[in-house]
Amino acid sequence: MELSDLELQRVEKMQRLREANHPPYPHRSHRTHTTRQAIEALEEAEAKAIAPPDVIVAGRVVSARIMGKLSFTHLEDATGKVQLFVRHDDLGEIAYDLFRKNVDLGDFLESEGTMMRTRTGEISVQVRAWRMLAKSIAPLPIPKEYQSEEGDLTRFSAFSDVEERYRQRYADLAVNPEVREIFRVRSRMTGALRSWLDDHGYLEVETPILQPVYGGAAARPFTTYHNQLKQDLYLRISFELYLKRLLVGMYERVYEIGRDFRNEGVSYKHNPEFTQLEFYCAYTDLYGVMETVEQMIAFTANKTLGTTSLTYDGQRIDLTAPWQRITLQKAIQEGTGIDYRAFSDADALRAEMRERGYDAAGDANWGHLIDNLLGEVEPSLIQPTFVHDYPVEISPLAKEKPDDPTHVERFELFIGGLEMGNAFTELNDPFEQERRFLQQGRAYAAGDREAQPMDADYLRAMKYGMPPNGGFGLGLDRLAMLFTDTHSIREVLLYPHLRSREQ
RNA sequence: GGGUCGUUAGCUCAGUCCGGCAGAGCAGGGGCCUUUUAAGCCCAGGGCCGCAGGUUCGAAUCCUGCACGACCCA
Repeated sequence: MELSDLELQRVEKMQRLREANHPPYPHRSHRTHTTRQAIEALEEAEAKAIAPPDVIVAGRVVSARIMGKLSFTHLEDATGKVQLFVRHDDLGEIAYDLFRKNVDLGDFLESEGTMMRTRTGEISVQVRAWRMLAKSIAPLPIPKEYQSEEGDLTRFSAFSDVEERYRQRYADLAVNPEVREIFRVRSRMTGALRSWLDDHGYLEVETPILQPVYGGAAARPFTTYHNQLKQDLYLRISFELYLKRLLVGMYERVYEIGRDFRNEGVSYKHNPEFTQLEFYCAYTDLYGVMETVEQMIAFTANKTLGTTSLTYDGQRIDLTAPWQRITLQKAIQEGTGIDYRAFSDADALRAEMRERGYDAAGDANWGHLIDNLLGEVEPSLIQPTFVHDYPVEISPLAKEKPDDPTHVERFELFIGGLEMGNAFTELNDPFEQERRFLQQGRAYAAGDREAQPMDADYLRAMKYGMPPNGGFGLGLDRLAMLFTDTHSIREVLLYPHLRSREQ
């Protein structure tokens, strides 16, 4: 192990501790109270006017004010912090000096003592004995903090280098409590979604991640290979086709929360692997799904944040149902002035877009151009909005509108200027589904690398009969961004993908 | 893929325009310090200036390439 000068100094301290019969990495802690419990125990004793409690607290040293015969440090654990009041006269010469000279910021310690208040009133542990629990060798970038009279917390030189925070997420979490909070919110959010679905008759299932045929979304997959079976496999780009097969199998409501993998660019809203929630519900349609989604997300916001009203990027967002509904045609027309329906082939639409000053790649097909136009509108869709009625060409798994076979019953959900989800009245006519796959095959042959391959087994399932149903997919990373008011998907991924860096 | 910006001590950053001994605060080390809380005071340390080339008497600084990242665009 290569050690820096600062690390070597800590190794020396570790050795001094070992020699003084203070093992630097003992097997067990004897904690009796979390820091919060210790503080509450003193408050309770004071209220009852009884003797202050004895405690053993354990945690990480996050501040130290070391003096000649009396020192103060703060110990942090998952519940908060408590100050240690470490006095020469309470510990004796040897233990006090050992503490003073060999304890560093970042060390895990436990301290045994009696709860007290200092002269300034801060609840503290008056330490009688202390033990190292784990010596910290690498110096953690623990910032100094200053709390004003009003309680505002100022942190100085906090660990903030974005790249290093992601590459060393453990250090980021260790020193930035607000980062820890992001993932607590995310966990509550996922739990709330799951509990809502469980309470509404949905069965949680798990479907293959390694798939011989990928599908269910417009995206390029990652490919891999099974050595023994000598078989190419794809990492899934969606759960859709496997979940809908389960409706053939007589489950009426199913959902899955898991990872999708898409071989595309990374951006503030794209990571190569990301977490998706998909559910499918028999005997409902797109409009039923809209109501379900409104309820589910409002419930989740309440459960996670205690409110359906939140701030994202400085804007108030109200998740109370019902949400706005607007057709794709109208949304694009209002946002860009272009009625895409008036331009029925790629060349005509491209010409109109360029006429109005929008970029339109020469090799983009009609569907991609419409995606580009929607991309222009997306940032303005702040309040929750269902954009519905999509062209059939870009929706090969959705059922056409009864009065307009050029369009399908599909919505995309936008909140806070981010695309959150995608839903259809699911296509369940195997003959029509086959035609759509064939059309996708022609698109692929014409150069659309995101077109979906034929899935013969899926068609076979559908031939047995699939009940009419509505389905929905929700990007949980983006919902977590919304709930935590963060503006990069990497802030809500514990380990976002970063390019490798040679050592 | 393109553009702009960034990479200097463990952390946060000056210094780069206009080339001339590598800087600060915090952290760390030694000393003083029995109610501190960005503790204080004194002293002495700490660098592959992202990497590789080039220009120059001389490069953290100018030029080229590369790596990684951020933001914007596709």
